[in-house]
Amino acid sequence: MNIHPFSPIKIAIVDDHNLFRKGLIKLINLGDTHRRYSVLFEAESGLDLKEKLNKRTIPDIMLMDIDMPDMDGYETVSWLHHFHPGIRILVISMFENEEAILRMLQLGVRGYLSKDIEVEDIHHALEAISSGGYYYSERATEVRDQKLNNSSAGQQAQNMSEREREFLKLACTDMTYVQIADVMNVSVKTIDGYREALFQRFGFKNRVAMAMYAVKIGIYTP
Amino acid sequence: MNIHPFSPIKIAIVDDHNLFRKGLIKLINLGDTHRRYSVLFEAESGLDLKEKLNKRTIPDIMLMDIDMPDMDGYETVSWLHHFHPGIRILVISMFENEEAILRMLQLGVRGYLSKDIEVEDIHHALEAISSGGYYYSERATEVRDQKLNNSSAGQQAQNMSEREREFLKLACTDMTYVQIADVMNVSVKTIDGYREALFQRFGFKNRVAMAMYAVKIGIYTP
DNA sequence: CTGTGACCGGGGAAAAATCCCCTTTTTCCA
DNA sequence: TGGAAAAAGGGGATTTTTCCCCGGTCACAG
Repeated sequence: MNIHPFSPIKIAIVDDHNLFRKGLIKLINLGDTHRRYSVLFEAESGLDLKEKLNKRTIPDIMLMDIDMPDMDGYETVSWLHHFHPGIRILVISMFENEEAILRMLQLGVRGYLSKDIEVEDIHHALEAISSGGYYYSERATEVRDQKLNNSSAGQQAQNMSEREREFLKLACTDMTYVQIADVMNVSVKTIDGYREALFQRFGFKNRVAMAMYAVKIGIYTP
Repeated sequence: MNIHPFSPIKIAIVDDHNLFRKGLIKLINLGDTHRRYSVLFEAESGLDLKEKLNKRTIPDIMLMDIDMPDMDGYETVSWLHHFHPGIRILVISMFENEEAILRMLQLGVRGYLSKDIEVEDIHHALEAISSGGYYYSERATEVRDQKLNNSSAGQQAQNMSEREREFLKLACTDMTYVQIADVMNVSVKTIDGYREALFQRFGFKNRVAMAMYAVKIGIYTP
């Protein structure tokens, strides 16, 4: 059953919280009696990872958080796919919302797990991924399927344009729309257009609700 | 050096994330060669803890998160002080802001650590607390000292009244101030008073900034 | 070529939020 | 128990947000 009886699967962890990293290592080692997995190193952010990848063995699987300082999970995944396409990525995140899950799936990660995982979950995921497969949590599968079902239907796509994302970030600050328009170099009316589009698409009733959503999906960190 | 060579110090953990709990257990066991500590049980929230305390051995030290469903850290600490005054509490939280730290210190917890802890931190804290002392992280010490220095000075107290806290929570939703006034059973003008007071005290420029602060200090979770 | 959809922009009005100055009620402690 | 302070409420003006309806440009498919 074991594919690599003598060479363990090399794992690296990218997460800004020490406690999570240690927890993950513990979960990985628990029940891994055959020493099938070996955690090579840990990094605190995408930037940290970039440095560490240069002077260390390249891992097979990367466990990746989303919300991190310096360089977040999305950026890091994009970068890895470009410069280290061989590394398979398993996302482990607090975020269980559509936006985050879809973005990561679209980036082509091999798995998506919530941070509320049990020992079995992480082992199933690592097994699946190391043997060339995929492993999504229930919630991620649900989001993906729901998306597949009504991609052509009259469902509003959650997809945000780059400009809308930028606006959403700024709408979380104490700037007025006039100031935001100035920063983004568009008319206030265009800003109002972004706002209206997001309100419609997500059903927000006011700016506060919109800002809260931005926080929830990790676009803005207070 | 060891105070209880034969009876280990009994610990319980209250945190809504499995990964954190496992990470904590790992950190506690790492280097604990003399089996000085024994983790009795884990709970996912204050409510869960209340149930589990009834049918289990009472722990000596409780490791406590702040942001949890059902019953958050503040409530849980108050409850514990009332019904189990013998249990010493060590807070381990993501929040490093004044508000959270001060509230917990005022509630009389024995220690405050960030979630970015190393093995030594948790062991030092557990040692200090089990021998009757206190252990605060650098940040918590800093906040406490700063507070002591200018408690009588012209510094605006961060302290929020219960009503203000309630208002702040509701201001994070999509309710208008009229609706909030209705829910809180006061006049809109009173609500405007709460808002103005908070704006002045914390320097907010608009409702979004205020809501973001509420999220940062854990009063509201999006 | 024409239609369709997206993106950008505008006018104008209603609703909500913000600000400033003021009165009444309640609390509480010296 | 008198008086100060805090909490609650108010009038009214300005700014910002929100809404609705409109026109132009540009790319791209039919």
